[in-house]
Amino acid sequence: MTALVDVNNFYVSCERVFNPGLRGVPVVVLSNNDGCVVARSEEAKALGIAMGQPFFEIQDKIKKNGLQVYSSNYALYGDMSARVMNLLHRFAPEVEIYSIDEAFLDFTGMEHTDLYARALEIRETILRCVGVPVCVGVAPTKVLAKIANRLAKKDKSGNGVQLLSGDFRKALQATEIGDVWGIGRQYAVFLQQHGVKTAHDFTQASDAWVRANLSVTGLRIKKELQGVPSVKAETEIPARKSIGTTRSFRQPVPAGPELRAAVADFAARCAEKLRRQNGQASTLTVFLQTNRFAKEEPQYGGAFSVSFAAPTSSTLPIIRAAHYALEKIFRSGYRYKRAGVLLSGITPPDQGAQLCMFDPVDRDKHQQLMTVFDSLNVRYGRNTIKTGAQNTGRQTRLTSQSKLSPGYTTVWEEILCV
DNA sequence: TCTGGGGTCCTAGGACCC
DNA sequence: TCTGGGGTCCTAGGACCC
Repeated sequence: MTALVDVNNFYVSCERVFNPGLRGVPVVVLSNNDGCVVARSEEAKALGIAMGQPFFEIQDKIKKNGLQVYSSNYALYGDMSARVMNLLHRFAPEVEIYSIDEAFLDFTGMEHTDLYARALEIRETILRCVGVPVCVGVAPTKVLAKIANRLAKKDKSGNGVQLLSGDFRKALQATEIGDVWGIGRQYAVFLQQHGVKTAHDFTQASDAWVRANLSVTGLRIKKELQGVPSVKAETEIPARKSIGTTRSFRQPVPAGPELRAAVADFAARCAEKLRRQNGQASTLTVFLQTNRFAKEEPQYGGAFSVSFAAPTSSTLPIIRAAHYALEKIFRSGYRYKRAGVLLSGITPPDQGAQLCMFDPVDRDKHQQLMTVFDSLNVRYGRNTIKTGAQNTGRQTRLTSQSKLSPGYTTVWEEILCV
């Protein structure tokens, strides 16, 4: 048996821990740049606010309905997530951290009568120790545990725990096909057109038909719905195969120098992430995009990739390559709204990188320098030291986060005073 | 006026090898 | 008129997740 633990309205719940005045009122948390709604309290959902809805569309609800709005505070959410995940290790030998707010727990071999009690205990412990509410779904497979969790969340009068075992046909019949984990919008439309409306209907389709139309991924989902585990557990956090840093700008950026500095910032951030997993990248890609919503403006999008002579994780050649790529795609006369840097072809830490006889980079020197960079930035805070190509901090910020809550658990100066 | 960011996996097709 | 069989690697595009 597998348990899926998922925090309710995670980002909103994190804000509520340190600001009890937010309880019982509609609250939303916005995406980067204060663009879209990415988390909603139950009260906000009741106001008809949709997931992913642009913020400007719901601004009237601030005055009219007392809607509370927050910029996303990833330092806070990341730290709260770590607290939840730490606690979960008390309850199972294997914990698969699936996302910032959910984890699968291996309940194999547990007595059937204990499953429910254990799930309840998880919920109570996390509420007491971290302060956020979770729901727990327990079932024979991961896809079924997802369904169980969803049922637990939907049952407002319940205790946040749902167990699926024995005959769970009813649960499958009550689950729309689009609500099944792994069935997205495109597949949902396709399946409905073919008469597959519920999770139960999907289990009645033939293997060959599912395989032909939804590939092996779809077939695995079908098996899982039938109670046969087919999606393997990933208890080790796998090294990233690609690393990206991309941003939308508050105001479209027309000029070269601002873009160069922004792209240098993105590249430096990517290099930091890369070094944190002890990887080396062999390819770098830069892309630029105008505002796709401004239909009346001239549109342009460009991308260019650079291969390194030898894989590297040094910020300096990575920024240099990013600037080279930027020059290849930059066209004047456009207002750019979005840009990003991606690293790929990543060599895992246990695998030595293929070197190059004519590598212009002195690898040892760079490695020492980057070690100093990283340790200073860990000790004194991000961007304590950076390259001259990056934004100095005196420039106006290119993105906005106007409603950011304090770093309650991660910044000394911002710890809550009572 | 204002519309996010960061990932993964699978498949088909093309290019290549012997 | 008729042109094999068995592979690998890479990439683009499409689907999905939170």
